[in-house]
Amino acid sequence: MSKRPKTANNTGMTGRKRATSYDVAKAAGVSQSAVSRVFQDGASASKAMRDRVVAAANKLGYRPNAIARGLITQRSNMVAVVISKLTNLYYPEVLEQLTQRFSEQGIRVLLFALEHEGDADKVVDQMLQYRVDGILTAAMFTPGQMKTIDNAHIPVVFYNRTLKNHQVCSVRCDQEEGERWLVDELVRAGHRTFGIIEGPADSVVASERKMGALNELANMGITDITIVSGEYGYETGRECFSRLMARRGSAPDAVIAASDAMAIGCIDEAREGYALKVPDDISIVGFDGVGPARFAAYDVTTIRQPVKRMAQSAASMLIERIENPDLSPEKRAFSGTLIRGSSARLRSADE
Amino acid sequence: MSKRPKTANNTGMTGRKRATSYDVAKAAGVSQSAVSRVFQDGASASKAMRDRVVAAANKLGYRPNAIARGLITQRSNMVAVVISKLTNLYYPEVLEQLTQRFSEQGIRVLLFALEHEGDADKVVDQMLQYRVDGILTAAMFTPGQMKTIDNAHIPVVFYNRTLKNHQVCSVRCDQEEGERWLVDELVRAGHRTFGIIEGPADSVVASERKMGALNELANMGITDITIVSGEYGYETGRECFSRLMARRGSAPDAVIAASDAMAIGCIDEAREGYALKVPDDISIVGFDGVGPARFAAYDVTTIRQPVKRMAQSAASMLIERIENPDLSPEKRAFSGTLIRGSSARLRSADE
DNA sequence: TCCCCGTTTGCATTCGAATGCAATACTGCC
DNA sequence: GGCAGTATTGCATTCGAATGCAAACGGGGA
Repeated sequence: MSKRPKTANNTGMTGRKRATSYDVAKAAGVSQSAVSRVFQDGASASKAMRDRVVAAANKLGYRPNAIARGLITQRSNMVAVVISKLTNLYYPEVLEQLTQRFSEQGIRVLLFALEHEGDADKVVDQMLQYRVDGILTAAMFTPGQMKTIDNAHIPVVFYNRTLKNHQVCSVRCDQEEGERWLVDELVRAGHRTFGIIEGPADSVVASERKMGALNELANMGITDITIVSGEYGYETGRECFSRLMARRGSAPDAVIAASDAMAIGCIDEAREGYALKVPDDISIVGFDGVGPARFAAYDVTTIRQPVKRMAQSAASMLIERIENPDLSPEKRAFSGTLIRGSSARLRSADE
Repeated sequence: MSKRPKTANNTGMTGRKRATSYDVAKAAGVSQSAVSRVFQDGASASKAMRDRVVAAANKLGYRPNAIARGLITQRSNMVAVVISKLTNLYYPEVLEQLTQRFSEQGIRVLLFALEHEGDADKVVDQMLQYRVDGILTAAMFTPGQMKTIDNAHIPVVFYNRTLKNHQVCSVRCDQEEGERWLVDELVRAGHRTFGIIEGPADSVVASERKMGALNELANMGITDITIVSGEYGYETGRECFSRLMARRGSAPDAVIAASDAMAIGCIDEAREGYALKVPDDISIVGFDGVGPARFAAYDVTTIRQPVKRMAQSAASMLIERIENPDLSPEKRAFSGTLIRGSSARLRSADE
């Protein structure tokens, strides 16, 4: 026979331990199940019961224990959000949108920030230990990691990434399309020689962007192309630009940078290091459409990702999968929009 | 007598449910307690036992259930991190540092992003439901909210904020000192008329900065001061600057903006809207020392907060309080460092 | 060989809420 | 008043791991 001694709050005021549903039940003179039901949505409870319980609960400062609830319901109501390099100018907006969407749905966000995209191993372990209901990741997982996650039947949505040889959910901005668009516009406006500032090697997004640009340049018959590579970020942008100049000897007509931050770095280096006028002497374009790209001193021509819609979409895609685990994988691709800043000479939209 | 039927994984391979310590115990032919102990740090277990259990666990893909563990140990190993306005250029760095410190200590971060500093009510409720071990907040709590949290005996550390009439832990950068420093330097360099661009009314930090600047200006006998107020952020910075100009009729010698983003806005507006040369015609200073403040086109003179040390300090302060709840409240204040950018005419450091 | 003491191990209970089932309370209706 | 039918309520069990206690084990010394 299981007895429940339940020392509980002697005084009901200064108790060192937090009130449980049993304490509330005792205080209200009802059963624990009743308390439980009052604090659920669809459960049946008379108004009288509800009032008594709520009154007792308030007096005791009772709050249902989400941990205990999670144990019995097999639902933690938490999702893991994995992000690499938070200081990247782009991610904060994504993260903000995601947490907002999730919390609207009563879902909490367990945040995992990776220093590099590769550090996911320990993180995967943690996510599984905490029995998150789903995973939304803006970092890559290895096939081994995916297998682990699949075995645990946890739905995953990739943000701006996807996994070859593995059917997964993803929401992304079409990077290649965006780069094609930029290239088309640049070529149409007469640019013939190009520099490409490539992003970090471990970033899928970076390589998609590079390939998008290169393919389209090839299509257009452009052959004078110089590629230099670095990390995302302002400082590397500057450094890459000077490497580019060193490599070529003279400035190309246009530079395609892998991110806005790098584009801004290029602009500064072009102006300060090489006395080039942007866009008169050289056009520089970026990607993302982050806030600082709109600073007047740069006004970067770029592809703006529809972050809000993407995040919204990713969140609901994940929530759907949590509610119905048998939904088949789905990939959604969004198109970016071209922002005609003054960092590049383009023909106006209606020409 | 409590029996444990434990249907568990029939096959051990394709089981729909995740393996538990009982499954591992059965597979290894040992007791559940043994499994539990193998997966703990200080617990006693022979090497033979350890090997058998680990082998079985690996075969079954077992991972301890952190939820169940939290229930029995009364420790969730999660802390709540509350941040308002993630898209503020300043917070991502803080958040990154915090998550890093916490995860080094085996603590997970439950993220709560507020749209406005006032939205904390629901958030407090959630934090308590999830039984977080501690709270680190970069948003204000009302006295009522603090009372709720105190009753639950959850340690709280405020980041760049503090609560009057309430002894709390906090880590902050001395905003007033920083502003005094800026003012001193500006006055010493001959600036006599000032504009102050104030931050949002609901931000404690903003008002500390304003008061710091005003007090020191008064000390120095400066009386020609115009104050305009807005939100943090680039766009408001621009807009505030033109309001400032409209209000005064002519440009002040110097503008003190409540944040770097606003300072950058002011610089752009001064240049574009009023053809002013920065810093020749007007000096503009900011606060924070965020990344974009170092972009060459702005090179903002500002106070850089030692974010890394502050975050580190805040995290360990919270961890200490979690481990020893009886530690008395403590406030730590860090000094910022002056960054002599080219957005303001200052006398050089050694003059 | 026997005994003592320190390790390992297992047993049984515990954490706090949810829930299937059975018991009870209400409702309306004849 | 009596009865069927529904809405509430309570009982007992469950989720998965941790842990105090006692039993079993192992090694060393006499």
